[in-house]
Amino acid sequence: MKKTGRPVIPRKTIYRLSIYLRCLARLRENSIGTVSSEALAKAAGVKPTQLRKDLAYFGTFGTRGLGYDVTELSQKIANELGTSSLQPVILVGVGNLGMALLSYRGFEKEGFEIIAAFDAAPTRKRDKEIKQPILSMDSMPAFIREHGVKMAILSVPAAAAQAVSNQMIESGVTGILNFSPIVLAVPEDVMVNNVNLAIELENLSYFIQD
Amino acid sequence: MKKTGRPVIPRKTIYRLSIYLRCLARLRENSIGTVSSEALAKAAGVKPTQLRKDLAYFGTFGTRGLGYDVTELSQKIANELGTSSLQPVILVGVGNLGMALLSYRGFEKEGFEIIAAFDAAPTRKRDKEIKQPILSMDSMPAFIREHGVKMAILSVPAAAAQAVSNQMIESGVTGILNFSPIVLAVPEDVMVNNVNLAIELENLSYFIQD
DNA sequence: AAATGTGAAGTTGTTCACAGCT
DNA sequence: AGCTGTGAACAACTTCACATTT
Repeated sequence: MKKTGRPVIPRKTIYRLSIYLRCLARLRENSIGTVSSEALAKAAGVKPTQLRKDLAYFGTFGTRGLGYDVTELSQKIANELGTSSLQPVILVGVGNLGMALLSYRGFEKEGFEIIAAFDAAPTRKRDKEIKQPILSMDSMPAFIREHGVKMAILSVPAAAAQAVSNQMIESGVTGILNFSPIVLAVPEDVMVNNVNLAIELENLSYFIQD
Repeated sequence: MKKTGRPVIPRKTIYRLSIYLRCLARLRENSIGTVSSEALAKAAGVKPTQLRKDLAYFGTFGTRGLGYDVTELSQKIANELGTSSLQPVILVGVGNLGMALLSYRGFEKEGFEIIAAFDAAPTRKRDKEIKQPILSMDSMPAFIREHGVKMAILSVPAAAAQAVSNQMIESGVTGILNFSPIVLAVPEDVMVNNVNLAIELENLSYFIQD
């Protein structure tokens, strides 16, 4: 599972592999055992050739004339994505969005568990019960180290984002899912995925002009 | 403001324009009047040449030897993105995530207002007070037509997503910000932006393997 | 016959290098 | 002198066409 030595798979391909995995899961639920690249591609919203090229980056799993075994392909993709091993995740910044993400069921379904949350005001009254503990920011570095946390969801206000990010990285985090609307400056061995909801809407508004 | 007749600007450029706009806003807050492509690019996390190429798609705004006027460039970009006119938005699916999005301040700050929410169980007890009305699904089509709504945020469960999407489109929606984890089938004049939080995490977990 | 796997062609997006203003 | 604007080179990604396998 080392990055080193294996062919570099484009980011976009990795992203689509996740989509394929979800489509395959639905096929399995419907007890469908085999699928062609054409059918799977259609479900995933891509062209059949692209699906095949994506898979070709890390192996050949199909049977010519027949298609792909749904279960086998699921496993191969999951294995490639490294999702097979459950990753512990922390969430920092328990505001509106942070609360919602804590109660969002979509993560655990995919093998991620948010094991703890951190906030500058951990005891502040919140509208909702959640199962994860909300801890103080002071305790974050030790927690990250003790639990070997590599991934964090960052949902603090813009003004705090860079400082919190620095602190997390120093303690051992190497992957950040960043919901704050600023571009984080990080060392190059740290990966940041930005999710900016306002930009997504703005983007949409541009393309619907007719 | 017609799409027709103006040079096609790549999606990625449009996305980056939104980022530039936010960086410029911060510069303005700090009373900085002029900025070079190098400085702005750094703030936005891109290369200076890319910034200049992005701007070149719709005009030339800089002064050689000096840089860009912060206020002027902000206006030009905002104008190009069409954000100058406030867009009414509806949200469909008031679960955990939907609730959070309704209370999320980031949208209105950027000129979007969620004017109403719709849910299959509009009167279900919710933990939190929100200012938008939660209406029944039945009333959605008429509401869309009456208010000329073009953009919708879709946060219903996967099983309902396609059906709800069809209904919205039929009533006049042409842009969907889709949080449900399926690929929507839509006519080609309808724009869909997908935000899949589980995929973002999965993607991150892939790239942090070392 | 049906569907995969893949080299080659095509397309799109990024970076370079430098000419041209101020 | 400094910094933008842009054609040309480059790199990345997508699609095509078809040989290959079951």
